[in-house]
Amino acid sequence: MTSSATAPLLRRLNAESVLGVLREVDLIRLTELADAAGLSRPTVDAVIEDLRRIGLIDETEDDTPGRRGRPARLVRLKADRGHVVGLDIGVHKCMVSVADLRGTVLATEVRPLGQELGRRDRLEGVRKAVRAALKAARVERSAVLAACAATPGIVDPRTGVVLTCDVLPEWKGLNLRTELGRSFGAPVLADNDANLAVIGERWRGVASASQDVIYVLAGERLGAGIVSGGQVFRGHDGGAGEMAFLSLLEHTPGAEGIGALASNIGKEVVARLREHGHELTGDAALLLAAARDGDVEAQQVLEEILARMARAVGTLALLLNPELIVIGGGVAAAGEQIAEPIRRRLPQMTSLPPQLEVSLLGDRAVTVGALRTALDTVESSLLDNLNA
Amino acid sequence: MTSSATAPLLRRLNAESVLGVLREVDLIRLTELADAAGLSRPTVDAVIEDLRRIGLIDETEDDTPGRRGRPARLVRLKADRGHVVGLDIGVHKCMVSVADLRGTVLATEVRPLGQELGRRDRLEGVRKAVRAALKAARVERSAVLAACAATPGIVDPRTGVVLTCDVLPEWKGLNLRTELGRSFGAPVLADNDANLAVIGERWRGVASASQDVIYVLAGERLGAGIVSGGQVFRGHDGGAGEMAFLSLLEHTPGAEGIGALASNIGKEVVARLREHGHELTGDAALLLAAARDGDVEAQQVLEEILARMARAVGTLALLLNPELIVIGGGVAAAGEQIAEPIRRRLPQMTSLPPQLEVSLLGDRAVTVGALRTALDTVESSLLDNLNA
DNA sequence: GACAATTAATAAATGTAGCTGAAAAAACCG
DNA sequence: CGGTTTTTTCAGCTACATTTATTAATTGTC
Repeated sequence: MTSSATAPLLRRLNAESVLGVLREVDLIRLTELADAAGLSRPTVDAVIEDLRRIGLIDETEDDTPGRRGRPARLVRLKADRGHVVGLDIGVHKCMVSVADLRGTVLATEVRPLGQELGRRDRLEGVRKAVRAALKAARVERSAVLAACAATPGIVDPRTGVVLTCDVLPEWKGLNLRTELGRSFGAPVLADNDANLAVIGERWRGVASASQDVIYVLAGERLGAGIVSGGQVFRGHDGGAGEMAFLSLLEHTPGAEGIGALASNIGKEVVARLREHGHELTGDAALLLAAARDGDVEAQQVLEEILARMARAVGTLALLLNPELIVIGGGVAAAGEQIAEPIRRRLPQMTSLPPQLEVSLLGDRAVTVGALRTALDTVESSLLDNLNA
Repeated sequence: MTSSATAPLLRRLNAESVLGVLREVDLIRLTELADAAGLSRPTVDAVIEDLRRIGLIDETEDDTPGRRGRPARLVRLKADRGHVVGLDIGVHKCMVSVADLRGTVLATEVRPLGQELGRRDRLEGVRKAVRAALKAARVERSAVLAACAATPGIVDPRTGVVLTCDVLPEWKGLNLRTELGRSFGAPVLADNDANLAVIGERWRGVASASQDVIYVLAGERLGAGIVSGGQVFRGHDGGAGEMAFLSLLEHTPGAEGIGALASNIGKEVVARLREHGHELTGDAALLLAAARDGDVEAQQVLEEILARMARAVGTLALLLNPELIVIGGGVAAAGEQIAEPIRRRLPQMTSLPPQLEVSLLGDRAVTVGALRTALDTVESSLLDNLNA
């Protein structure tokens, strides 16, 4: 067994950078590709030949009128060489997206799930959503090269086992990899939803420029996905970013997410609003709407809730010193109504306040991150077979 | 300009792994070296020749009696090819260590510094300590290949500028790199003290096996050095791990470190103890001694202080999910008297409680980490010149 | 329509670096 | 002194990437 760096490693590295360019563009001339990847022309030729052999390359000829000289070969990533599936398994619903190898989403299926569903029924719902999404995208099950599933709670990313999960019944101990593996003939990954959301938001969202980001997933629960130096911070068992600690801060056990806070602190106000005919689904959404409409009591309760949230966000900012904090999850739809009151309070809590933005992807951040993660493993395993 | 992976990269990588082995052993036969590094024999030969050319290798012959066969060439890292300096600039003192290229400490100089010293006087004290340490180690200034300085507060590791520092007067805005650069003809690095302490403890301390560690530097101040996946987590401006957030948790602004807590919460007890002839320097040390001697009031105050500290440590554990937390700094001398009460409380605060250990290196952790950091840059820049 | 200009692809030469396997070297042993 | 053992050294091969030169395929112009 040798751990040594041998020549094939070079080819592998250069293939990775070529692929990195191909992912971001469509058709490209080989010469441009060489410039973009920082490689010599012959090297790019060789890499393209490797990639073509494993079916990743579509090739045409340049027929742009008015171009003189020998017509260039044009290459593009053969996006339909295979597909990936991203899953977001939540309390009230699950969302499944199917994408091609460039990450273009072909179909998304959202399926409501009862909050109290047990393991078997919830998994059954997830599998149905997968079937529907694949059908809508016209993708055969056998064309799926990898899948990645998000779930609340702590997930061991090595094994795919849910170590702890308070919000989904009978969920603790579940091995998502093997359980969903039977739905696909391909590797299934699993990770915490906030971790995947931050990956998604960095890939195609508001955090693309930043190497040090925290994504705060604020819904019924509160969770954080932490990225430092471009790497996801998972902790030893995958438990980093769990924010049950708000209860430590506020001495109000159990009242963690903004939804829960709305139901607790705003109990009376919510009840009064409901009596007067407001019919929005969530307590938090109800409060937000009433506050926007000028209801003073609702505004006061909201201020209190946001002050608590700001303290949680401030603690993260102080302790981890990110460049950017992204607010996502259910409340992201409220936009600046949520962001501004938190942003305003940050300078009181840390000497180096980060930027604070609302998620661009909204509730799609999690599945987008799951797709990116699945794509990473697909590319990695395809490149492993370069010289086999 | 090419960003491509070319052949010299392989040599560089293999040289790094050979050097990694050489650092940990003394004399070694080339054959053993090849096995340990996972490289073929001829490759090791070539790498050793490269390293010999830049002066990193001492060579002798194997004259072990009773060994048959052709006598082996024995190589060792030429530790006195150059030296590094590690500095720990603190409130009450500064500590300067000089080490050779293997990291063997040749001399350590501790110099008391007045708490109220301004920038100029403090730097002057540091420079004097450096001179004394170099003299004691019999190392010429010109033989120093790199130095690394630790300071409380937030340091931008790219520039070496102290961005914030509450405890050292006139310290904010100081550029440690240029300021100390004049004392050496070599690159000077700077970082936060807790960050360097965790590096030290992972190199030669109690955390050597762990990839996910938090070092809690508990003295007058409280600071944390965070390592995830073997990498130091610094945050965007180097401010990660600042724990002024205890004031957020406890609503007692300013009372952050264990020393400060002892002076505040334990004010009356400390005063009584001082009257009765106890003469230990720090308030915390006094309390600890009295508690150990059976003073009930001291024990009660200590319990309260440790409960607060446990809550801070618990927050870190919950949020970052480390494998191991190391308690270091001034209070580490108290050992289990400190560790046990904190360890006992952890399971109440997180579902995945980490191990908790007391620092093995004590107050040397910071300088040891600074030495390791300086060594890293020395090795890196020497290897850059492999084929120049 | 021939020829120059342009652009891209291909081929050859050069250099680095890794590995395997065989041969040579330098000891010890009987 | 020859045999054994262990290590070193050398030769041959493969894999990559780079630079330079050559060839190919167009377009535009005189």
